[in-house]
Amino acid sequence: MGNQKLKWTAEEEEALLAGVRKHGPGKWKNILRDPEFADQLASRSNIDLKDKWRNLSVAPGIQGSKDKIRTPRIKAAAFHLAAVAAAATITPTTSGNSSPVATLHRSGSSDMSIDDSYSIVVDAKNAPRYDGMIFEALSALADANGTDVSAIFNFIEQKHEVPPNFRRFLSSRLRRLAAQGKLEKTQNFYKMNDHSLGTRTIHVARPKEVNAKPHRQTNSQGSSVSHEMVCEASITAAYKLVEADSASDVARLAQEDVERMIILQGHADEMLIAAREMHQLCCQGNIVLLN
DNA sequence: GTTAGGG
DNA sequence: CCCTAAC
Repeated sequence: MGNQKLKWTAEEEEALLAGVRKHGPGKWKNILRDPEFADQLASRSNIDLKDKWRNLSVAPGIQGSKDKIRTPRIKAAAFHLAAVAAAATITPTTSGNSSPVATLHRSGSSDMSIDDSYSIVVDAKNAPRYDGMIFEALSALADANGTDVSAIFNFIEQKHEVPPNFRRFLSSRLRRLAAQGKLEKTQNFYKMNDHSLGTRTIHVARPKEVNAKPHRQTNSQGSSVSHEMVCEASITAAYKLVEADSASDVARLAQEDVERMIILQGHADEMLIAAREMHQLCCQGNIVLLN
């Protein structure tokens, strides 16, 4: 008779958020069943998770009613990271965005009873996007002797929005591409080779303001609904991160995410496979700008 | 058995 | 949180 009106602890909220990030919103029972979150949410039912998620989703929405979202200044860095990560993604109506967290763990075992495709979708699109910018820069600069990191950085940094420590990421990525033979490196200068263009050109079109009409097809309504939920959840997650009071924590999180991204870039081929799966999933009812 | 939504 | 219609 006592466990009623239990206030949600920070640990529980965190577990819920992580669970949604992994399984997607609406998979309350799966989250609850996942041993990763089972203990934190031991005293919560699937319906409780749903209610809590609904509350979290409404909280940041009490903004100006009709005005745009108040840009939280400092936290713009974190928000920006999320936006960049979301750059090439589904664009349903007006609410297109992505989760700020990247946690790609792809287990080859197919005996997993729970569906992990959600987290794959969130993460897989980072590598191709930056590769595209790199190739774009090299193509535009087109120096026969090659281009050094700084020049590449300057080009991308002006043409696109870049994360705080993009410079560091760029160096790492360039080395990787050179090691894979997708770029040619001499001294500290990089340039494209036949392999860069000939193979699977990972060119990602920028959504910009692609006002993708709902384009709902009668035969694929099930999947489109699912994606709406995904987007809503992502927005909520992004807001929650942005709304966090401690700016330092937010900055640290953003930093960590970038580090994760750098690591993830190493497995370009796996990422490509994941990207293909993402495409398969998303193009059923929504538009995906991925080539 | 689960989930979304209203109470 | 509980209740309930809908899947």
